[in-house]
Amino acid sequence: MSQELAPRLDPRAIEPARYRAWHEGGHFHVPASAVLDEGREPYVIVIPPPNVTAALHMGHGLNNTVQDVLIRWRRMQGRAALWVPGTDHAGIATQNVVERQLAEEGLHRDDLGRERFVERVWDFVDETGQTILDQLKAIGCSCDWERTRFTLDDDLQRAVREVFVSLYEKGRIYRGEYIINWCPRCLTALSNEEAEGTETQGSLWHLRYPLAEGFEDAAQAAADAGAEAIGQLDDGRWYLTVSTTRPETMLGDTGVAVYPGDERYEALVGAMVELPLAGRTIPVVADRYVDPDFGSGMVKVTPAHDKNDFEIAGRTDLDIIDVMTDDAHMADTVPEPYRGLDRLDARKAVLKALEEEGLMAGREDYTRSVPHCYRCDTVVEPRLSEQWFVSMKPLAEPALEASRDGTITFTPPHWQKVYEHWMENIQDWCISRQLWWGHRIPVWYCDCGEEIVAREDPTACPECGSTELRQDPDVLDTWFSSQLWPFSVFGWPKETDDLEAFYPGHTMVTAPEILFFWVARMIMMGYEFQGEAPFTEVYLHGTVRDIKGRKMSKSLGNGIDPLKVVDEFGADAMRYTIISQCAIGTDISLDHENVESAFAVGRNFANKIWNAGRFALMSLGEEPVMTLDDVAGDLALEDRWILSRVARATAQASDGLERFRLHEVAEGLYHHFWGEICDWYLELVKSRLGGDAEPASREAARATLVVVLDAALRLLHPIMPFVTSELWARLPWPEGEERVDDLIVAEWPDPDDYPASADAERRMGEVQSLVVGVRKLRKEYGVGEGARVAVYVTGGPDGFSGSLRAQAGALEQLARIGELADGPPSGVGANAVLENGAEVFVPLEGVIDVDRERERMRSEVERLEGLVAGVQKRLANEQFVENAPDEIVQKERDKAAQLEEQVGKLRSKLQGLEG
RNA sequence: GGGCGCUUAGCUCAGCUUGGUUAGAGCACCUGCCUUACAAGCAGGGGGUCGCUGGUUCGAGUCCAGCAGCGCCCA
Repeated sequence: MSQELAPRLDPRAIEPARYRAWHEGGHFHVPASAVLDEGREPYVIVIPPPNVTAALHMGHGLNNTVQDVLIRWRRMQGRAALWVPGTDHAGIATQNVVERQLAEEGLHRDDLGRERFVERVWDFVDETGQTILDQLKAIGCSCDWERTRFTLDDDLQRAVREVFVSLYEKGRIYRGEYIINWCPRCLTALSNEEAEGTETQGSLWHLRYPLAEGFEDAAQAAADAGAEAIGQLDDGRWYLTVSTTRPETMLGDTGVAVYPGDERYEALVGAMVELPLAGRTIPVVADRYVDPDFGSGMVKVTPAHDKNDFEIAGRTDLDIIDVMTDDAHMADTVPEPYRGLDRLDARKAVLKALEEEGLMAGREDYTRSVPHCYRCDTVVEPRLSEQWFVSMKPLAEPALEASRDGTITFTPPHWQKVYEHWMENIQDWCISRQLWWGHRIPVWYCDCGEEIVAREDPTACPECGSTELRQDPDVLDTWFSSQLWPFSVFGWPKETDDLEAFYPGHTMVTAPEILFFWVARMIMMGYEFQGEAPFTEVYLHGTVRDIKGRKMSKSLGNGIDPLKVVDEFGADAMRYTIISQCAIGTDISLDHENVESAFAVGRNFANKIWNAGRFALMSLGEEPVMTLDDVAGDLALEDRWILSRVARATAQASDGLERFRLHEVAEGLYHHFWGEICDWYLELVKSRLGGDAEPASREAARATLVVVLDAALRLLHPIMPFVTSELWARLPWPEGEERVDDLIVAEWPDPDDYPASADAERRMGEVQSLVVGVRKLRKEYGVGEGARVAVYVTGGPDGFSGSLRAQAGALEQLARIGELADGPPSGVGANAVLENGAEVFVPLEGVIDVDRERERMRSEVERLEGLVAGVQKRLANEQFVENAPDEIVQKERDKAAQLEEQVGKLRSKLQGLEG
């Protein structure tokens, strides 16, 4: 069993084999029968499906490590823990990738035609679509690979079809012509969420629109009423001033609007304006959208190119003139000189022409939010277009209520407000995309005007019988299928066992960026089609950033490849490093320029675990070990102490996991393993594990060590699955004690299984402070590490010197204390007083510098006196004694007594030295 | 313009929900050690007026208000 282990952990030598063993052992797979027949309580996570074209980056590393930690923990708790993996077809992103490939061959998708293009994408996906999932295996993800899904699988297509038709039948999907966000590069509509605003420095231009002949009286009246946006040109014509950030759109203006009842402009409502450059006249209208206090209180209206203007036009009957092509060039609806110009060139041309005509009133700097395509970053064009929409308000109601009544909780909690605010102001969702890759919209049109929305592809028009049906050419927004993921992965709309067993799920682990895109919509769909939320806990983790706080990204070149990290330092090292930074609401920052230092914590810890395990396994040897019950009578102080610490570590880990405080779990276990097990317990039991140790003591130590190591490896397994499993597999086990075949399914520890002992913790604490105190004194006087010293201990609580004596071996081991003597010391030496009042003296004749010792003790006295003064001040305050809770006051009194005793003894020692 | 969050050691961050230990961790730094598990280690050490100003309280890193700086979301 305990063949020689390498003195250094070599992750490459253990991780792949371990993963294969788990997989082949069937530990990742959970059948529905586990829940339906065996009655095990399910715990379900569905993966945020990565894009099928994606390669694993650090963001995935974080997201999936968190999920794996939670799944492994719940699996150990005995839950039917299911983690469903899969990928998303990612409409625009994937289509873009394949289009780029085609471009390298000098081809455009139109050259292939729709059918061949889609085939080509499928070829690509078939070839590379599994890549990212395979990469997840390298970081240890324990997904149920038998359930891998793809959002374009037949079953999932059926789910999309069912949802579309069903929502259509309920009147929640409709088609109409509205202003939508249009990406002129991707040539498709986008949802509001997909058009990301970026603060941009721009200009606000003020333009003069001459009034048509015959409205001079109205102009005069307005001017008399105090309208500042009105004046006269050199030729005597009156003009109105309007402001815009996008002058090129003026060619599509069909009106000028003022606030209804705005006294300044009342006379002008109904007047006609000569639209410059365009050779059209347009009316002045009144509409409540206009803010009379903003700017001049008068706005130009371009209904085909602005959402608000479109709504004004609807209310005031203005014409709608589309002046741009789908690729954001000026259309044939504008005068000849501007036709075909790109929108930015058109802007320059328009400004120049207005300048020349004396119609430019000025320009000022203006910062505004410009929407960009979230996939290609092109500036999005608001555009009038006929698209399919989902009416969201009714769907949002239960999803909003679920947050308000606590059915769904958010971690960190402040996202709850963000979510509710979005839900309260929800807008209809444009779901059609002018792409070829995706779920085709299940609507067919007949020449007779009939619109057929059907679950099965129709062969003939139900109205006129025609077989000449045209299916809508568009596909659905990718998120339309992703939003069904929590139930579509289980076969819905079929009523499957999986669905019954695993819906609803439990925890959604993702990034805040897709709270609206995805999380909110999943919740709405869960209520609409299942009657309940798809999960109850939403855990939103941070973003992975580089050392400068910038988000890691391909374009910045500041990313870290998780697979390289795994290759160099191991998956355990990467996982621990990530999780140890995973405090609630905090981003993860990693130094991309010094990857070794970035992952040093994890690598060092994994290696420490390995070496402690290696040492323990070698020391334990091959002989049978006893149970803790067998050796109960022989347990030493350090045994009882470490068992008590195990109980505490176990309780803390469980509590932290329950509350998603992964960073606390990681750090707590680190401290338990390294600071308690390695630094103290292993050092203390070394001598007892040797062949010449007293047998009963040796067996007690061996039994305890096995229990302690077993617990630690179990607790650490969710975070660092590989090194823990490797060691656990080699751990000797008491005969007859049940043992599962792999740590991955070992039971999660229960604190009640380990005897807590306040007495052992207190007494061990005293031993530790003696050891640390003596080490400090030795260090202070440069007593070599190998040299033994005698230590005199006086005073302290009852039994203190007794328990020290029982630890003689340990004291020798830990602080090279060769001789432990009672009673008053004699001669020259170093002095200290422990917190428990015990006086410590280390005779250091010949080594010690008496002046230095005095100085050292004086500063220690000073430090303690400062503390005493603080406590005394508090106790002298009557208000404090009166108002503070008794236990707090008592605590302060105890503290004062303890500090005073300490400082008193130290001071008298000091006097002795000085006298 | 509206909303949210952050500011604690050289760096990255815990601690604040529920006010009361001598404010912690990792990394980095300094000193001494290749001590038979581990130099990816061991032992010891330095380093913080908890952004600023007020308030509440017997007591504030923690609660409240204002200010400053930084960041995010929405329009």
